[in-house]
Amino acid sequence: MHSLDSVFHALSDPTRRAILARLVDGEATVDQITVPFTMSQPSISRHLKVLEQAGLISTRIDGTSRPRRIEPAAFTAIEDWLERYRTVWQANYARLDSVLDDLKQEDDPL
Amino acid sequence: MHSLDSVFHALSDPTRRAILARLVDGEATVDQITVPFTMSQPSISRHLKVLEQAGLISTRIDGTSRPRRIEPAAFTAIEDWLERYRTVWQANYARLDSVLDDLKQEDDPL
DNA sequence: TTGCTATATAGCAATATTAGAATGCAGTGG
DNA sequence: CCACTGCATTCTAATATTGCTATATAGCAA
Repeated sequence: MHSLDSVFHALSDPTRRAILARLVDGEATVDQITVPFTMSQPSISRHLKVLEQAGLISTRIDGTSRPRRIEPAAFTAIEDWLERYRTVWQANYARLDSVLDDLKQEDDPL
Repeated sequence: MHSLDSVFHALSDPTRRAILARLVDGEATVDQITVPFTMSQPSISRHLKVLEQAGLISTRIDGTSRPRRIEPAAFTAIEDWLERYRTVWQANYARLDSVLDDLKQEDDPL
């Protein structure tokens, strides 16, 4: 379904990230989302489609309106991916520590 | 600087994510990175350039070789961005709880 | 039905991305 | 200096993305 490819691609656009930021405050329809943007409604619609296909948002149909909301699962997928790299920068800090230790030994040799 | 635009765009390509996964094991040169891929060295070079411009990796020059390594800062930038949405899905769970509470009250009214 | 509102889709032009092949270039060893 | 190695850059073609305008569709209300 929503691959990391599509998730990251969806997030690479500032308009789409702004849409997500808007949806933090709760559901919103295309028209509501469009207001603050200097962009046409059809363009916002397509951005929403990209976000939805990435699994970052979902649509609820309510009569003629289609409120969008944030879909947490995609975000946790990113977290899971990031998790692998957390060890890397923790290892980096460890390496930094040992470098500092080495410097200390140079400054203050036995 | 490395914008979220460029960071997320860099991550949207599976080859580039695979390169990052490779670099978890430590520094590697273009040739070393190229080996497992069915892709030309120039293509890998350009992927590395994209990763570097996004701030996800950095290059160290050692004679004629240029070992790349993971740069943690860009990853923490993603974490910081994600942070805002953590509240959303925690809030979501909270909302789910209250819905469940409501259902409970319906099932078992005072 | 008629018309209004909310939203999606199609068509088009501009721009960006990506790949391979060919080429350039800098550093190293003889 | 010359050749070789490691890597980057240029060129070109294929494909994708993005924006707009215009148009279609679907629900609702009179």
